[in-house]
Amino acid sequence: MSKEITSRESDYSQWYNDLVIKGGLADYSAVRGCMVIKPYGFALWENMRDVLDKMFKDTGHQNAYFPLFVPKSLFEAEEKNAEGFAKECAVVTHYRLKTDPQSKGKLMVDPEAKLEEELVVRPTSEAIIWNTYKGWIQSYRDLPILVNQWANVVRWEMRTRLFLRTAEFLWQEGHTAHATSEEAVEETKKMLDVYADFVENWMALPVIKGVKSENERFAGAVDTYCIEALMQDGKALQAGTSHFLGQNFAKAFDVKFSDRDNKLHYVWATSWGVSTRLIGALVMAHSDDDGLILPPRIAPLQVVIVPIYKGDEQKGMIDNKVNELLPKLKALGIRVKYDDNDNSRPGWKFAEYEMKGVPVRIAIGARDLENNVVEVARRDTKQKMSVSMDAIEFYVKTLLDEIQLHIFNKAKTYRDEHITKADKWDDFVYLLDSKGGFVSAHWDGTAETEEKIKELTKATIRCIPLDGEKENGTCILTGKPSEQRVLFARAY
RNA sequence: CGGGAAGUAGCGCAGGCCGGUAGCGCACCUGGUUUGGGACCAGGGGGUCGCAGGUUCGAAUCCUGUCUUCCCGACCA
Repeated sequence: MSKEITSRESDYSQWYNDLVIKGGLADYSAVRGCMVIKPYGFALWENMRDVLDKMFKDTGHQNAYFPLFVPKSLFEAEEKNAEGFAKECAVVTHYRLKTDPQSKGKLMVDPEAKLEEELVVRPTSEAIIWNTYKGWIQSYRDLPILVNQWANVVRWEMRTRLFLRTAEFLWQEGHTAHATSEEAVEETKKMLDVYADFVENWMALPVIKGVKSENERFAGAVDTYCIEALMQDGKALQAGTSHFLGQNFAKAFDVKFSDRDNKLHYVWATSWGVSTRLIGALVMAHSDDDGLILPPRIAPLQVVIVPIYKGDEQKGMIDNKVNELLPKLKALGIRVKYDDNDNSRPGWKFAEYEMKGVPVRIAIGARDLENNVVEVARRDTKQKMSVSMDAIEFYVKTLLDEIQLHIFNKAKTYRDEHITKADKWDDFVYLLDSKGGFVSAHWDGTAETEEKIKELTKATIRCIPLDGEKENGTCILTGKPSEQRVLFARAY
């Protein structure tokens, strides 16, 4: 019967799990910490991927593919990066199994087949890529290199959550090489803008662009830029990162180029990525207690048509009408499905497609045919409207745009209302405990203070906003002088 | 990795203390009536009780181990 969804109020975590599972996005698997992305969830990822891929290509990037395995000696070359990821690496030590003489029908790792050098399953690909770039780069004429790869990576997390933190996840990682620092920094910021554009305009998630503090910076980066989003429970979520890597990897892998004057220089680097985690952000930011709410621009299915009929005669008449309508909708690029499956009744379908977050539902019954109208229901507001059948396709097209905008504005209003300034420690703590969201406060710029604040409140610096105004003030904890507010929040 | 909870039909659960041939609701199959917010009647099929050992004449039930999931912590995108 009912696939009941836990309400946000009663258990936010369970609500999230229910949406992912019952919305048909993903399943748990037999592998610890790993999930199965189901067709509906993967269709969503494919839509996201296609849009991003085009954006990358429009900004001059090409796709390539590098190995899943990284020899340990390469992995450890850039020390800070290696240290940062060491605790969560899966490692391949053997290359063969054999039948277990002790236990019939079972296999065991063949102790004879130990690898000379262990292979690290990539948690990220800087090492293998910079080892490769060494062979690609000799002259300034070889630069820049603008490469992206779509791949899976593995990070052996202690505690996993569907989409938000799984041991294996899908992402893209861009890795670029440049002749100058300025050019690399420009690339880093450009890709951050691409992410912000994508996440806001396609996923309808408002984000704040910023720079990470030293504590939160990517291991091996000089600067980490990020986009931060806010979830409905008031916790922040890092939606994408873009790193200026300086010459750290070039030095670790000895990648130099000769300039016009035949002088050797180390290459400047960037890397940037977004992952399937964005799907988790999407779910948590927009959805309600009835199920998912997907923004039309990336929803696998934008419109579902449900017939309501008594008897074959009515069904036939509705079929005819729908068969006229479908090509008109498709001609406008609308992803539409006619669900005339007779196994479930209309009410069941209504609930099911609401759970799956389909933006628009059209119901057509005999009464509608008589009046030349259809019932159009929008998922985001749950409003139902009776709309003339004439030019309905343009009405739907416009409505999809309106829904996209409404979802974004709603999330933005919530986000804006949850950025609060705090100038006293007591207010700071109270805001985090009661209201949640981002707390904008002064910070003395030291890692020790950030660490201390994290210990006391569980809040971290999400970012130093790029568009933040300079403003003299005093650190929320230590009272030392500060020139700019930073955003604190509890985070996923 | 520490603390708590759970795993029995596709899904949700009961049974377990007190061992004796496994049950309910939904879903599914057949037929019929239905269809504007999760339909109804009648008949029917489906489970090595997570997995592996052990105790016992006999284990879903008792014991040991192990795997997976959830929640809370520490770690992280």
